[in-house]
Amino acid sequence: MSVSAVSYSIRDLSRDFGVTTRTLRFYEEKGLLEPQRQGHRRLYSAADRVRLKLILRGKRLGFSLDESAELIAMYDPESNNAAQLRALIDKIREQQGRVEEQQRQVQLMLADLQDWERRSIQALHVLND
Amino acid sequence: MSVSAVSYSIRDLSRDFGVTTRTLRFYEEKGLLEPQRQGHRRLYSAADRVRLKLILRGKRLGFSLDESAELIAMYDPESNNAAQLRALIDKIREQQGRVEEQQRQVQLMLADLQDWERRSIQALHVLND
DNA sequence: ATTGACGTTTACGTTAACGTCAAGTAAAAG
DNA sequence: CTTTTACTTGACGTTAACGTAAACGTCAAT
Repeated sequence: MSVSAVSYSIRDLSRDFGVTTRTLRFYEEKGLLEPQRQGHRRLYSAADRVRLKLILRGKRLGFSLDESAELIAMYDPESNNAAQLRALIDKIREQQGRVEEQQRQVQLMLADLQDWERRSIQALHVLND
Repeated sequence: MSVSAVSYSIRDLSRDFGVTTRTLRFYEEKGLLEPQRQGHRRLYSAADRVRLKLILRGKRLGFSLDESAELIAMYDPESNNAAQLRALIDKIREQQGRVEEQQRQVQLMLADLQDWERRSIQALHVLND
């Protein structure tokens, strides 16, 4: 069984995911990634790519890096831990709540403004009569 | 005609809006508020309260302070400027788009996880058979 | 042997949105 | 007149998420 051992340079990851190398090293500092080394160079595995994908997904969800780190820890596909999975789902649900609240606020604001606009136009008509 | 001239101390505002006095002074530094002075003390007017309300609303919508400043400038109820109002509405619509995108991402993630959970439970059942 | 491409570490810089003192002023209360 | 209370202006500190630059290592190609 030959382990195919695909690995990627820091520049590969940088290119493939649209992040700077600085960012990758920074994520490593924060413990979000820990690629192997070949000499002093970083070698990223497929698993590392998955982790990076999760980090970036976390960001898109509006989580901080620290939060993402937490989430990824729970996501661990090895330990088939049901409780952990529920906890993870709960975290995301909380975030969902926050995002929904923002959306409500935005819609309220929009409604207000459009109402205002409508009235402004009315006012103009009155002036033109 | 006696102008009622209601005014509030920095602590009043702080209390009424649940922000620190430091925050109020900071907003002033950034040009978001400019209360009058009575000697060296700040005196906030009703108009200032409105501005503060708008700033905080902006934050709830997910805008930065600089963005809020922009928005408030457009909001100016004096100049009954239709174009400006449209511009403001557009800005909010953009934000709406961003928030909606986040919501999509969150829902995708939730769907994924719940699917995963469902399959995990299935797997457990298989083990128990 | 030198150049160039790619990578490394170390470390200071940056923006946002305040927090946290320190030191001083002004006016009211005792 | 002294203390208290409320407020003022600096000014440095903090967190997040990197940017930016300096100085150095390595390996292949010329």
